[in-house]
Amino acid sequence: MLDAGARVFCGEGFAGANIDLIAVEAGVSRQTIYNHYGDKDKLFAAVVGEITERCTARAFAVLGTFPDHPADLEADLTDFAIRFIRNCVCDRDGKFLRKLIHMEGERHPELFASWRIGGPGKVWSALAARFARLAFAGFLDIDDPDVAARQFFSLIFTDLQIPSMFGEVLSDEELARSASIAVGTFLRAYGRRKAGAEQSRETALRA
Amino acid sequence: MLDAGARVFCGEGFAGANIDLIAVEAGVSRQTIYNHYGDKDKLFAAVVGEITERCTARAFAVLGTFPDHPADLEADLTDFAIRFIRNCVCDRDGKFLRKLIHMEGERHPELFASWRIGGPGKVWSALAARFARLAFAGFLDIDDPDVAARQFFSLIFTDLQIPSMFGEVLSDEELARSASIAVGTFLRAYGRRKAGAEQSRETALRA
DNA sequence: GACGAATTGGACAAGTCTGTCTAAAAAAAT
DNA sequence: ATTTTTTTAGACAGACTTGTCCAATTCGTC
Repeated sequence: MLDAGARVFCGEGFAGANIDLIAVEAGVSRQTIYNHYGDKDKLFAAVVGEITERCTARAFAVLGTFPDHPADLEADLTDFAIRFIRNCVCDRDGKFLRKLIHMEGERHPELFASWRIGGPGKVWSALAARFARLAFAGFLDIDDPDVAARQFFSLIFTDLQIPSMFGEVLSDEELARSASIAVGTFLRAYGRRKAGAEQSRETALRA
Repeated sequence: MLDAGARVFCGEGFAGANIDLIAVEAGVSRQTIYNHYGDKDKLFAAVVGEITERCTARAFAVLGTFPDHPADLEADLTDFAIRFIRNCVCDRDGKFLRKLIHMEGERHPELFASWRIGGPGKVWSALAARFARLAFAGFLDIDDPDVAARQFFSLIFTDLQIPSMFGEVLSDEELARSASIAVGTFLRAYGRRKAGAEQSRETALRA
């Protein structure tokens, strides 16, 4: 029911969404929707709330797989990036949420306020904590972990943003290549570079 | 007229946009709109075309101010980033276009096809050429200029994406700080690192 | 001033959508 | 098996939009 709402709202926008269509897609009668949610606005709010919740839950689940003790830093970070993109950013909920925010974020910012503080706010700060730990353990050289976390996310999303806007499906290969390039650059910026010997080893490995 | 269309389409989405409202905002009668553009779809196409054209034109204008012979690489790149963001990404047209693509890109991809090849396609490849020149001149250490160009854009947009989605206006200070952080990371990844002496000079400057 | 073209305001039909109402049917609970 | 709750199908009023038509008016130009 909320699922059908998400599909239709996302496809047609709030104004263009047709409650009859949502009812059909959900396999219930229109009246049932009105019984449950009252009116279109409340249904929309419920849809946004549901997706927000699922999205942040999933993001934290994936955060739990962060490589705190990496064997191969670059490979492990790349795998993590792929998991994150697949499950939180380019999955259906992630696309829905991004699109809904773009469409209605300016008109109904209050609907997305909880996403803003509970989503990016908390996820990035949690990711920053993981990066800080890696830096402390000597795997990375980071000044500001919060900045690094935001940039990590931005880099791994670089080449997927435009295809995602047009609803194109991304193959595993594209995704892996994109993640690998992004992590490569991330490590060029934040890879350990302190001691001379250590650095040359790093550089050799990277090349 | 197209301007009023842009405002309304962008605010309400294609389905929610009201032609009467566009007419009022444009200061003409509804009939005049129908005389000029035929119907709602054609008006929308005209609006998208207009904005696309203005956007890419501006992007190339700003590209002309790229620091080919930088006195202070970091400062010059930061200024360039600020110009680019201000005039091409966070200006009214840029925001409109991004929003329209998110809202209607999946339903009417053909409308944005010319943007896709003429906009990001050409702009990034032109930006890549500039970076390649900087690398050739010894200012940067870049493997793939196209990747560097895309990542440069991605980095300078990192902290502005979310505020921009909610229609928030960005102060010059926020913008400058964001650009400075982004260029700092970009140079950590792509700054010259070949010769030992040269590199230490770079590192000293950067610190 | 006069003439042709463009613009205007308003009326209009046809269609869509929301939200309500009702009586019948189905499901759940006792 | 009976009662209570929920769901369903359909009709319906009210509102809103699009796109068309038309007579009156304004504008630009000669």
